[in-house]
Amino acid sequence: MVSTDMQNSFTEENYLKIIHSLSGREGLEVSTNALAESTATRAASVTDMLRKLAEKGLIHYKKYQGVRLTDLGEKVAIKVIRKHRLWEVFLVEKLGFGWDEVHDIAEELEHIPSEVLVEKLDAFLGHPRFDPHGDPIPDSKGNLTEPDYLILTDVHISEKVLMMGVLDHAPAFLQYLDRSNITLGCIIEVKEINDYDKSAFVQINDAHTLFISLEVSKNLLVQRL
Amino acid sequence: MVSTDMQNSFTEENYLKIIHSLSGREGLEVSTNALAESTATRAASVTDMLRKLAEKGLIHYKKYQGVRLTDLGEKVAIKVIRKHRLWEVFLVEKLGFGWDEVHDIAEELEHIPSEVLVEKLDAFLGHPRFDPHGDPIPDSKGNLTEPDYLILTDVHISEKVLMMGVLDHAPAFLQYLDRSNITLGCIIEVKEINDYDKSAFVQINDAHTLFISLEVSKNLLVQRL
DNA sequence: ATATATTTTTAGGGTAATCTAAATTTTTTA
DNA sequence: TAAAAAATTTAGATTACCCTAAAAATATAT
Repeated sequence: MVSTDMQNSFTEENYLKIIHSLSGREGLEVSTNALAESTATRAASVTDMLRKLAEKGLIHYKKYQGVRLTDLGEKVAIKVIRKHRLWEVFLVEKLGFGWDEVHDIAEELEHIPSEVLVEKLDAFLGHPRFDPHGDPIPDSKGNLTEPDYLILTDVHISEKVLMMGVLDHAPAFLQYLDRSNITLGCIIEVKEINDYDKSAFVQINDAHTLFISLEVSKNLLVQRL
Repeated sequence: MVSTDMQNSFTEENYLKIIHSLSGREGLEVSTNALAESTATRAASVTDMLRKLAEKGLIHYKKYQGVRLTDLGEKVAIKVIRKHRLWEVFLVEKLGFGWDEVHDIAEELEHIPSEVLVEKLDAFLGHPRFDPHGDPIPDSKGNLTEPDYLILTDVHISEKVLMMGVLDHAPAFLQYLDRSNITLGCIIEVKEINDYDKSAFVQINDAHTLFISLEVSKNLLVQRL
């Protein structure tokens, strides 16, 4: 069994988490530039860090070829994601933060190292399966099963779906959803779709109706009833 | 009004916290060597950091003269202490950690920057006034009033006192107290004191009795009933 | 009061993570 | 497929924090 207990820095953990998220379910190669954008650093800095992560056996890296996580890197990334999402649940459920307010704080809390802390936090929260944005929380063994949500753009007219999550976590978007009474678990019925710009007329919880742009539809994760 | 919102690093915050604790209630000068010992670094490194903290207006520093916190430095230190103690309450009261297990984790959590987080955590915990070791928690305005506890060595024979806190936070000491059923709030009656080594025979909660060494007595904070 | 011991500071470096600018490799396009 | 464009890497610095060794200041002791 390979040890996952080595110490990774705050910065290394962030790279791993971002590589995980950018490489998606299929584990595609992630480019240096994409990482530079996501880490808000310069490509040259990314190259330096990639060499380091490769030396530690956390990524597969060949010059000019992009990177993928190794199994070890994946484990570390998933641990960080688990911590991030559990802390988000804590902040929303226990401390009363809004779902638009918790990202930056969880970004800090996710790097607190204690394993036993994570497990006790998980138990305290009642082993939640999803975070406040609908993202699945990896279990303590590191199993992360992404539910196969639809995007609202894939829903046909007069279908009713359950709102399950968001792709964009930006506060401005989440606040817009709050103002529109679109919350996790609400029922969305697509009443009309405008052919020209794909904006839609939807009904929320069989009650109020509103227009939403394609940009909004693209960022709403839903499930058929 | 002077801003206290500038960003201080993890390391800077630790120095301020340690200076606060070493300079005591009277705000005595703290020596470079004492700081080197408490920060587990070399005296030369301490000198570097002291120059930096002085430039930021956080400490009063004259070469070879030792340091004191400025009002600003005191404010920052007290904020860190507030966070540390609130997180310790959370870890013990909500997550079920023992009082001997929480120090290192709180040492990390205390540097999470959000002010809102601290205030919401404080409210969630019910505005506790003391941490799990009996140390007072500064209020949101930064007022820290150290209660005037006695040390058990100052208690006379046949006096009954209330156990209020510990001076030594070492896990080994706290575990010894657990095994001896000495907990915050228990009643301690001094039955006998050995003239030679000042070890004492005490009764806990009017129930079981035990011998404790001077070393133990020196680290128990108590209050007359 | 002067020599000795201790404490503290300075000088000169090292590492992690970042940067800019230049060089190199890969990709795209004509 | 060769030239141009884009992406990536290398080279050389910078900042924060830490180090060792040596110098300087202060404290102690005879």
